[in-house]
Amino acid sequence: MRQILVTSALPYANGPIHIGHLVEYLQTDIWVRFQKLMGNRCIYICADDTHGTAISLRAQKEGRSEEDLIAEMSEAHQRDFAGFGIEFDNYGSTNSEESRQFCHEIWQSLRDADMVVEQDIDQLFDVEKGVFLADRFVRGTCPVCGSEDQPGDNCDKCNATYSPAELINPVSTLSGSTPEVRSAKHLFVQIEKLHDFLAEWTQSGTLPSESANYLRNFFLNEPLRDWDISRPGPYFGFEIPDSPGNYWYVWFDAPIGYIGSTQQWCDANGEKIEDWWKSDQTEIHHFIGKDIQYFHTLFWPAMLKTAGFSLPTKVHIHGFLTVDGEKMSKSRGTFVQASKYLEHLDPSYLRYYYATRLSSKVEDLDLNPEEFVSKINSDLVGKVVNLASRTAKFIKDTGLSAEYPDDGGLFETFAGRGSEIAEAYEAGDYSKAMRMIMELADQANPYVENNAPWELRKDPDKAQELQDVCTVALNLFRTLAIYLAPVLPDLAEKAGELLGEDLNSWELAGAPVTGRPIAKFKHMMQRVDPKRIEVMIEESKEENEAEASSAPTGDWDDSDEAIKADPIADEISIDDFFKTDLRVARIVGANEVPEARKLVQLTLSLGGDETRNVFAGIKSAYQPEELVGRLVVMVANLAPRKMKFGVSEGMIVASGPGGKDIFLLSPDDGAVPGQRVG
RNA sequence: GGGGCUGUAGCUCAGUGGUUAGAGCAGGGGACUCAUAAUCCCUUGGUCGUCGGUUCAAGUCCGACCGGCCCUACCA
Repeated sequence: MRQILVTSALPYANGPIHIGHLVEYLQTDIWVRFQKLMGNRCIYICADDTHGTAISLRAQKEGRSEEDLIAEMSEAHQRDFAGFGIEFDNYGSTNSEESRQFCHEIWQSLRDADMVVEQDIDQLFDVEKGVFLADRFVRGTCPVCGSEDQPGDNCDKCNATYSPAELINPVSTLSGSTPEVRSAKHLFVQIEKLHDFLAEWTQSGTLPSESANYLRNFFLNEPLRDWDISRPGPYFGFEIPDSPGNYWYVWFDAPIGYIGSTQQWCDANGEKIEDWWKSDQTEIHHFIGKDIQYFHTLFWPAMLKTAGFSLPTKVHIHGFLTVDGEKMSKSRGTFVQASKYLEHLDPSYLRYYYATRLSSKVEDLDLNPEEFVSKINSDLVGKVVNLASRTAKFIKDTGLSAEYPDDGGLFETFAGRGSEIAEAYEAGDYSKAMRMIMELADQANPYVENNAPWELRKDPDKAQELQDVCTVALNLFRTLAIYLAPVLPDLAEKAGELLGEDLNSWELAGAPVTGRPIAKFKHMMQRVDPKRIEVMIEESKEENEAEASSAPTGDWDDSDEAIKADPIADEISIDDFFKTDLRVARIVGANEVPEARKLVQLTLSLGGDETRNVFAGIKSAYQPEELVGRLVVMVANLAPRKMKFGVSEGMIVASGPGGKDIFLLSPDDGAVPGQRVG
């Protein structure tokens, strides 16, 4: 019997669980249920990730304490998880005494190993809010190319990288005020000291090969940078014991939450933490998304190694969820919260659908509504459940035959696939497992068809034959239900009720059951009504719109999101404004720039022979052919800029955050090229 | 620019170098009526992205190119 500790990444206490999160928790839950079904000793550990600036900001905005916020979030998260049948053995919090203790222990080990160094860092400080600003909370003018309103760490326009302190006219996105540069002491962990160890460990089969390659090519080919793991207060988190006023960065204590949460489970179950985190006998499996791989594959093993904890046996890494081939989107309504899903649809559907899409590869997973409906309705209802529903009632009075009848080797075929299916589950190749199970299911209905129990029951002399046929069909169904049990615990339970047993072990699939009563058949799964999906998406959309327009003005209900994200710049004079020569221009030519990801090459006419060559970063939103002929507004006197593909002689004016959401400005009818805008 | 993944039927995908490349769904035709308008049978449909190479044999291995996705950046 293996002893296995399993974790999913800790969900951040900053927001509710949505269907994107569920990919990971369902993937993990299926794996854990599978291990338990195999008879292994397996515990599933998780917790809320509760520290960091974002939590403080939200608590502040809602006018309550951080503790209050995270308590409510934890409850909501656990309710959502439970709704999807995700069963944790312990669900803790990084803001727990247990977690704090392990933070101290691991920290002391890093100190003892002489891996901690101090360095003063110039960081922007929001005087109004009284906090240091993380890169993403600062925007300003790029110090290299002068583009305005750029993120705090790099420029979207010229790709330069810099520190937020180098920005010209920096603005805090929290308060809109101008932050000042302050120097603060930060603590760094020198993981480079474990370079050799990490180079070996990451390539030793613990990670999917794509991730191992990624780390090798991207991080381990050069000295690893020191990891900044402290933040000056105020910060919602744990204060560093030997560095008063400094707090551990949320990514230091988040993974330690795994251990803290395990400690809680140990306390509740009379177990020792050493047997789970410091034992060769225990496997540790982390399930995470590809976005957080380097925390789990570089820093985390470095911490564990230094502090003498077990290293992860395997890190299972999944991709992101897309809906209908596109990123989840609030405005399209595809950003569906777990609780919203549960209002409309059966969690089993999503469990099965994700299972058919998950493999051991790090790849994105698409939720396609039509595919979703068809998989549930034809695979689960049409093939699997149908087996029971079309035969159970014929033998509700007689029960199963006393002896398992000759079925032409069908049951043996079913039982024979068990180990192969189990291997696929073990490897995380759920899509393969589901495929194999459905191949079996495809053989079961023809058996029923060929033996036509509805004909047999018309002839009293064939009562035995009728009972036998149904015995076979129900045993095939039973085996399928066991194979599907990790994915569909609910179905396994209902199948168990029908058959009067607990389908709680994989081994049960190996031998048929006979000579027992059959309960009255009850519906086990409803078909999916596509309309419910539409309604769910529609409601998600509406709720998002309602949320986004929390500060309505007039009758328009426009959201304040945009203005908040990007506050109005410092005041200028009218002369300043007229330095910018805006002109109406007609796009007379538009070409793809195949090598460029964002750019379209435009020829703009200002009337007569006056033309400008402009590269515009609008490829993601506009096709060149749809642009030709239209009028736009351009900055005509911008200094030409040499780009890789040629010289750009101006800019066209557009709004929007980027991607598909770029909106060119057009003059009203009557404007002609060359006219000044002002 | 670099790295990774990927390209097989209308769609979603299988396919350890070895017969004539498969499944599910969708489409077409038929059957059945036990079952949640479920099921069963038959059937249409493919230059396996392109071009080279290795091999007795290539969807599969190698190289180049073309396309898609992801990550990342004057750094391999």
